[in-house]
Amino acid sequence: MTERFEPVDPRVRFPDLERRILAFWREADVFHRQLEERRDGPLWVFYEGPPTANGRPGIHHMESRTFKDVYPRFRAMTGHYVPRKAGWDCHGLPVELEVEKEIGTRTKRDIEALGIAEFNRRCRESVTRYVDDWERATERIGFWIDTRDAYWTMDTSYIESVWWSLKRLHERGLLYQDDRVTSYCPRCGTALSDAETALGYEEVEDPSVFVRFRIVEAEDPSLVGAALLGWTTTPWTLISNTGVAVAPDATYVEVEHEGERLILAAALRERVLPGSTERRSFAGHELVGARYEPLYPTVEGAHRVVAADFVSLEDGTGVVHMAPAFGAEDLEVGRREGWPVFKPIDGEGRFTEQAPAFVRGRFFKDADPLILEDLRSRGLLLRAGTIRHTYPLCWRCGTPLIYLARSSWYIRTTAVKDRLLEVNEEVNWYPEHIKHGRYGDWLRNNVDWALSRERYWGTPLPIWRCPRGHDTAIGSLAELSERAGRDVTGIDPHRPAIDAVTFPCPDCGEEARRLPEVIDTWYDSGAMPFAQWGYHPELGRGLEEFARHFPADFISEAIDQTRGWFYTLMAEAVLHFDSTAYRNVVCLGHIVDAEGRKMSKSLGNVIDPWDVLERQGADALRWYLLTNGSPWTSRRVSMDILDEVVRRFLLTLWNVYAFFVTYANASGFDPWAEPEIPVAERPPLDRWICSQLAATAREARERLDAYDATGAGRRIERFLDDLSNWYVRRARRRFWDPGGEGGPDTRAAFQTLHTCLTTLARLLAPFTPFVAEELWRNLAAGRAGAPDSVHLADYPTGEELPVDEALDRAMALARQIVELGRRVRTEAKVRVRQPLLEAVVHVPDREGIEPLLPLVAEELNVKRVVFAASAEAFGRWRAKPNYRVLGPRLGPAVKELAAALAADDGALAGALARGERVTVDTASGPIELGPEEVDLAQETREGWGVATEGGVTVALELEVTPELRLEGLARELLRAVQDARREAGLEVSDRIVLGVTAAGELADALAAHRDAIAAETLALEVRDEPVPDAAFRTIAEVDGSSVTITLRRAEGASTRG
RNA sequence: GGGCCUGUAGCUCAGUCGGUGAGAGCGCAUCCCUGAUAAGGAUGAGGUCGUUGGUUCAAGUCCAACCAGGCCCA
Repeated sequence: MTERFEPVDPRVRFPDLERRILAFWREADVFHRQLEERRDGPLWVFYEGPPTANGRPGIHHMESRTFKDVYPRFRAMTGHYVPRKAGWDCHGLPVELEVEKEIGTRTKRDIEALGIAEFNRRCRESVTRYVDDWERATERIGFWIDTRDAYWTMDTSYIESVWWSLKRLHERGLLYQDDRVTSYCPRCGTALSDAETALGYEEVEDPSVFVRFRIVEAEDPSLVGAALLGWTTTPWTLISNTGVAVAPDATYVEVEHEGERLILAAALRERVLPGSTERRSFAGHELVGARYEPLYPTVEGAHRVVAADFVSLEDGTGVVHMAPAFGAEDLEVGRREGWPVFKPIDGEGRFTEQAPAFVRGRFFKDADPLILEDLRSRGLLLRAGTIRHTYPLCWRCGTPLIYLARSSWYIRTTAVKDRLLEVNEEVNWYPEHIKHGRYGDWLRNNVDWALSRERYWGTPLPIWRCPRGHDTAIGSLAELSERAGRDVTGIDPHRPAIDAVTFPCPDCGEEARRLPEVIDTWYDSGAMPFAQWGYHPELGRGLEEFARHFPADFISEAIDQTRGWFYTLMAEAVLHFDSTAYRNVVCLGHIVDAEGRKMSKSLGNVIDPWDVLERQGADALRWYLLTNGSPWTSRRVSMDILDEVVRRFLLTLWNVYAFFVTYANASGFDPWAEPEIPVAERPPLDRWICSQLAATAREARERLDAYDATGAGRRIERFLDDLSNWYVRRARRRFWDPGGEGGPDTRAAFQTLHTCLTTLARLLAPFTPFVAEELWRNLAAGRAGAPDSVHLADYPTGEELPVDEALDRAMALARQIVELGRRVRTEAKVRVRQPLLEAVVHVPDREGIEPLLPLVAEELNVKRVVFAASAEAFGRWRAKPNYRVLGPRLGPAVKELAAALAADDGALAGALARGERVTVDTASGPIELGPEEVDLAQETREGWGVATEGGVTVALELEVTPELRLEGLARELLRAVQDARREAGLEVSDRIVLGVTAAGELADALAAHRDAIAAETLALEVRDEPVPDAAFRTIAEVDGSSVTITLRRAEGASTRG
């Protein structure tokens, strides 16, 4: 007899298994064959959000890579063509910082001293190095993506694509230069991105300063001589005070305070000036236009009161000091009012020559005390204290950031804001609340995109400017060559090479040089839908590829990408193509440690994905991430929890698989050589598990279609539990066919379990691609036309097998009966090995249950299961209102009915249980009830061989007759012998010669059941005395007596021959 | 300070349309079963369903406020 299946090691090591599967995928080129085979299927487009190739991948990257893998795999198995082009985000400040750390530079001057060429060479090298790490981790986690065909945002064709798009924006007036306020680190000499600024918020102590703005001219002359009370936490900006703002609709008061007249918001008077006397009040807009005495004569400007809607009445005085160079809102108001932007601070945070002499050369923060002293001496300072609040510090060096106006390039995204909102409506967000919540809010508050960065390693801003200020946007190296009059198509488009290319300005003929800025790296990644193909209409490149693959059907990233990639992708798609870039987006939560804390290097709680991959394996990690908790909430990951996944899920699966292979080989089962028994002709247990399998497949498909891998996975897990703990448990004996005669019952069992396992392999393939492949390779691949990889197979539809809901219900009831019966045995302390005569059951509905009674009898080890003639025998009935039905009908009276039924002596409930209608007297009158309007349950006394739950009651006949007693003892003996066989290290199919030396009742039991014991233990003979030349001998404790068991393997008598 | 998410057993998490004894797994205790055995099963202990108020005949579930944690933004 041949072994049809590779023997399975029950002591599997999943990481080893996964490495074998990886080798197979590589050698057999399975991924590319999957692409090839599905090429004619409907196209399903996935976009890879390029990871920043900066730093090694962490466990959170494994999460997004898992989700990016599961849906494309599923789609490929449902017949779609799912190209998966990898990508790498190569540019940006993170890369620069990594390199700066390496070579020890701290400032831009250091970098320029080193040379931009050398610096960028190192950046490029760093990217290349990390991409290697990423590729290894990507393969190991089983993320199928085409890294051979990856796009790199630093490639010339990619950059040219980006240039094309920026040139178009420039032509359309959507790319412009402007002064804006940004956060800036005076120590590092660079502006910071919003994301970087957000990293550095800390609670700090700052000055809290109240100053007087003395009114010198106003429409209402009575205001002259009073002072507006202003408040600030940044005294150094007072040097640049250009105006003050008030809330036009708020109420302001003039108060008498220590002999002077001060004006502030009414709502803040008590807090700021407790005990002051209110002289009069007016609306904020009545103050507008009033002119005050400038704090410092160095500032030119109106020094007038203006109205602004951002003025807060939460803190301060309601009179806001404004310095357009140092605040976004200040600048905005200043523009409107035509104020100058007075910026007496240099790039290193020091006051310049423009500032008053007493602060010149001072670091801005250090000037605070001097300024306060100056104002005090001139009687302009009312009060100076401190306040604790959050303020951004540079996340690199801890220096307080300055908000200051700088010249930057912007994309006018506000021009397409309405389209963005419209397009967002076409996108399915998972979870749904992001669409109108976090993301929708972001779009509604859209501001123009600050595009330029005064840095080195990035896509150069393709704008050339001549001394007369004429700007020319360039869309490609070819175009640049034409302008420059020499071929530069072969140069590196990065700095500094690109900076060296100049050309005569097309407007005036003077020399145009490239502006020094590079662009925000987020623009690079948002450009991937077109730039990954090198899309360039002017060069006629990538047109067809782009058109085919736009927009994407599916993308997935962590939630922090709402303002990142999710936005840049959509913004660029709308700007350039008036379309969304994606139709479905799955937003993932973050990974935290076992204590719920964020993983960070400083806390030392970072889990290295390689530790997990080496210990529990990729399948365990994937399964955990896909099925545990909700993908969009933050989730805890720890080694312990992954160990549990291995035990609970993977090992359960493996046990069922190993069980099947062991017995299939032992009995020579060959699913391809024998006719299939129609499911309808198989035993009910088989029909039931097939029905469960079909229902599972249908639900899994439905859920995966709806991007709910978690729901799908949980359904599959429940099926596995049913398969392992009910189907295999109950059908186990049917697989015991050492002779290989293969009766229909045995063959049905093998066929059923084989179908379950091969279907399960396909159901699991997108989730746990490795172990699914292992099962498939051994159980199906290459037979009967099955593909050699599960990933080339079709995803089950659930239509192949019948769903039998009546049988499902009946089986659920049977399992409930078993559970109740086991409870009775436990309470009565009668072990399951002791056979009992009879179980008496009462169920509300007998339909379909009869054929399952043999299963129940076997599991409960009773001779027969019978239905009770009358349920009253077990105890009295209790009825409770069915609130769902009666609540709406009766309203408040339902409570009185409940009380009346609770007081029932069983007569009413008993009548209802017999299906009769009754009339119940309640405090508010008689109520007529039908049986369908109540929930019935029985009340039974515990400890009397009866258990009940819902309407189901099970009683066991607990009397043990002498005959049953012997049978029970025989089973004890049997178990002892089986233990001995195992201890002796025999194969399941080895035949033996057995000796059992027992006395008293045990000897009687042996005598009465000798044949059965012999058959079960594969004993050719069973002796009453020790076997001569016994290979194994043990003394077992059976029912309180000692039994000597001896055995040896019968020569040449293995059933497998 | 603003927006969003989360809060259910010691731990990790389910809980559908509001329907009334609140569930699973792990851990713990007791017991059982056993040729799937480095598995499996049963029973038990363990819950102010974050807090308070409201809507309702009925709230873990809906509404409001608050508290705690997280994320994003300032």
